[in-house]
Amino acid sequence: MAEKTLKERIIDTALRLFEQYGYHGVTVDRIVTESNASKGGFYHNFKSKDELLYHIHDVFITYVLNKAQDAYKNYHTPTERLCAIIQSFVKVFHLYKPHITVFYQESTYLKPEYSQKINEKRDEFKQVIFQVIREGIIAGEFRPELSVEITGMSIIGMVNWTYKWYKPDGPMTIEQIAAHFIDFILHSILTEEAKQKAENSLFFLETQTNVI
Amino acid sequence: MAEKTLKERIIDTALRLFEQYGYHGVTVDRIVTESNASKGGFYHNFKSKDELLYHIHDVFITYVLNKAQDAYKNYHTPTERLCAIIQSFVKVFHLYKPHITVFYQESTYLKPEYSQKINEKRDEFKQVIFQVIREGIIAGEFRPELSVEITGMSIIGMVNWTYKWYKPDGPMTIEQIAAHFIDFILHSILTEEAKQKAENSLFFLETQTNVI
DNA sequence: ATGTTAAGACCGACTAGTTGGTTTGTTTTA
DNA sequence: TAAAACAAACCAACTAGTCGGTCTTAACAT
Repeated sequence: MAEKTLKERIIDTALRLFEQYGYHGVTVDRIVTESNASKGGFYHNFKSKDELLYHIHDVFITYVLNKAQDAYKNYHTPTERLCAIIQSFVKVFHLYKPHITVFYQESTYLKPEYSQKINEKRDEFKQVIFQVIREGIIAGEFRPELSVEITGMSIIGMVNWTYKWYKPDGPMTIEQIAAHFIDFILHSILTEEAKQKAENSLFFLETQTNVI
Repeated sequence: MAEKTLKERIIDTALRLFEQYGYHGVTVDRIVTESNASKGGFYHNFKSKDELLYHIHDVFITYVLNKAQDAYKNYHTPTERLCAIIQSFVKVFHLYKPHITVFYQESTYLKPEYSQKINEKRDEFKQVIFQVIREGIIAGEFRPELSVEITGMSIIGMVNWTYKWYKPDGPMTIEQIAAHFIDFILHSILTEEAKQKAENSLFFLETQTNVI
């Protein structure tokens, strides 16, 4: 049961190599060699090198989207929802760093058929965040003068960029980083009124690290 | 004088193609064809395809670094300096969008000799931002509980991500986007005291669009 | 139990096409 | 006229993908 299938070995190896050298910096031959597989084994499991790239993209975006949707369902005010989404989003970087690196570096090279599927899920994810911000403004928790799109993209950008500098064994835990982001974002978007309330109720950020 | 040199034509064409198809999605032959040049002309101007990639990287990072250093010199309080740096940084996206896209998508593929040079300037740029934040905290303008590094990377990430969604002919001007970012960031990092002061003095953000 | 057969998993030498870079020759400029 | 700038045919290396074949497993008949 500890035995990994050939397919899993190939994916793990490919992730490691793609993260370091980029999709085009790694040949199928090298993936095959380093995963103790063979050309035949590779093409038995994947239609093409492109399909492997797609698979990596899909695993990641599917996971993130599900987490965001779960967070939306499990909480019931915009502020809590936003915090939960960000927290789960940031935490993904711990488990899926190679996936994410590949996702943001190599998506240019997805074949149209594949990139369309990926983009649909990616847009869905964006919409969840936009929706929460929109609802937060309507509910009076978030500042009304905010632009939903730019605010959303600011948050997404801030968090996504983490993949460029986060080191899993660095000085800060992923939870600490998430807490910083949330602090940063809440200071920006909450109304003065909501900030007062939040000071009393958002202690859950400190204690509840397992949001999902 | 309106005549472009062959070298310029090659760079322009390469930028356009790299932005759309990625470095590995574009062959030297295609660059040569679409810029009305020839293989000979290309290799007369560039040692290799890699050197062209390096050149594109260098033009961008050098420009951004200079702008940041200018902004630092021309202003004298941390808050003003930070605003000026962000404003000039964001504006770069208007002129240099293809450079930036290439910069962040393809830097993996720079040969070690080249990537070292680029990284030096990139680090220098980061240090300017970190320095301003550090000084802002010491001066009492920025909240003392902020982590310099995470705050810095949050800002850099938020701004950099713009290259993924900014459309030069979209509904928002680059100045509006810059103003949003500055608003977002100042709300996060200023102390309550500094916010009071800022409300009176930071009107310069609205009027003074040519910071540099 | 034992032999038979079928199917899926896997192997690795080979190929056809592509691509960065070179070489050789020509034009333009100073 | 010499040197710089450019053109075009050419080449060597590399790489994604193929294809005939082997090994393992399991169902099934005897």
